[in-house]
Amino acid sequence: MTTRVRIAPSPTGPLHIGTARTALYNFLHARNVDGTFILRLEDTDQVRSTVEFEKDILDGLHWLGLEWDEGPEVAGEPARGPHAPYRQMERLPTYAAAAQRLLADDLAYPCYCTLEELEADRRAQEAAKQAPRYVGRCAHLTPDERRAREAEGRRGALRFRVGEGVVAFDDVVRGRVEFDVSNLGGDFVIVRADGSPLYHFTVVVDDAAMEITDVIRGEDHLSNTPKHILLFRALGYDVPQFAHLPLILNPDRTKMSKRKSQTAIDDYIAQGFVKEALVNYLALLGWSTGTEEEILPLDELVKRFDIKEVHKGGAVFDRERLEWMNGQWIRRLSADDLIDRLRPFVEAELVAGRIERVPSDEELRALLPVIQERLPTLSSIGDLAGFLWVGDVDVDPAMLVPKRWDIATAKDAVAAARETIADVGAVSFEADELEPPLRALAEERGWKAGDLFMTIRVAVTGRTATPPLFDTLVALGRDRALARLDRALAVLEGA
RNA sequence: GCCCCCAUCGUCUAGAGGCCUAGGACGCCACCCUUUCAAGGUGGAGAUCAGGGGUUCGAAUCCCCUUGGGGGCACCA
Repeated sequence: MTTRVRIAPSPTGPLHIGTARTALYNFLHARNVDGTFILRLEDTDQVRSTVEFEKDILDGLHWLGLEWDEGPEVAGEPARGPHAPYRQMERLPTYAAAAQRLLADDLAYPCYCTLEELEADRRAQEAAKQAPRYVGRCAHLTPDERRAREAEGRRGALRFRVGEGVVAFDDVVRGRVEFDVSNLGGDFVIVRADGSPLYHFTVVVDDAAMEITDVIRGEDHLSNTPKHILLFRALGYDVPQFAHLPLILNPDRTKMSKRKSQTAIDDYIAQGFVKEALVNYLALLGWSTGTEEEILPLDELVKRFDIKEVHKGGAVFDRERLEWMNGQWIRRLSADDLIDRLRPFVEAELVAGRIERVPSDEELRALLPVIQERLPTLSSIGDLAGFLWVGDVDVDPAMLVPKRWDIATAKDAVAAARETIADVGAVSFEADELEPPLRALAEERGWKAGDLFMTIRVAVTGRTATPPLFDTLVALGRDRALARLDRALAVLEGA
């Protein structure tokens, strides 16, 4: 039998790091065993679900390169796969039929308890320091009693009878796990009073309908698994294999949350992380190849992935390590690819008013040799080279004067450098033609070359940390370099 | 409160009884390279393998207990 796995996000928020990691592990496993990767939207929480979030999630998974084999229709494209629809709100009749079967077999029953009654039960249990559970008030209503309540206009929610006994299963990552049914919290609701089905129910009906063989999900679902198994059995379905992944954690080791960490994939994209780095980093959060190699592309991860080697313990999300990995991947991108990916970030700089014009592809390409290894993220392009794409830069006179110098020396140096650079540029303007005369100038005046270079650097860029000076001067062009030196001199005069 | 899960450097991890006086990576600190910043290279600090009992000739690795941490217990997913 071919392996079928699924990722089943709820469109109640933007694509979360945890969902992306779960999707990735499902994808890696599916591709590793040549199985099928299915996407299903669990949108039964009509209050919180939105089409915007749905689009965000789909776009994010697509951006990461996690293509699904079966999934819902999106953006005019028809649904893929034999089990459509793949959006739960479009599968209501399926759940209704399953609910009807359970009701007919008395495996489920209508519950007329009001929310107030249930809330009161919970409070009483809490006061008595007992575990919250449904007390079973409606578990054994006679047909007459049910009719009486219906006649009062009360609508029953449907509760599933959990029965008693022990539910055990062999989790692929955790091994054998057992739960006593008495600890499940009593009979649980599978269909709301308004007729809409609930998660525990739809997930089982759909996993069965879509013939899911391996349910790979977060550890937060481990305690829910016995409920699901009971439902699979009650409905006469085969129980799939389960694999519960370790949670991704906040620095304080609680489940990663928006409150304490940056969780939206969107934000990582906006901050200039590349998909290769995110995928690579996430893959290694909770699993390792067993070797010391760690920079691995998606296809290589697929080859080496083994769901049985996934760790049991949660892993703290370490942004510093992600950033390092992002740098590793940026350095591995081809010139064309990097230029394409840089483009939106350069444009964002323009929109933000931090630069005044957008460089051409050729300008960016010429810069790549000196900026590629200096970009921790794509978004750092502005900080790194933005001074090239503005008319003038603000220069802090204090930064123009190296520690060993006084203002007079700095003025002298800027003026002399201006002449030297002008002389070089009169013929051509190349990095290796600029360096010798400027070094000679430093030597002649008894200046440390580094001091002279720093003064020039600040004069033409306004900053102390830049790509190599001579390449920077070339990128700026002779005229603009000279103009900025003139301006720096004026700044010093005024200081 | 009840149930379940987990436990190697600050963090991600290697380790499936002797190869471990515990290896790698991120971060940190030095040094090298160097016009700044990076990148790269070299080296260093950093874990009595949570603690305690067993089993064994021998345990980070197996068992038990304790402690600690986490997750779940909705007419949310």
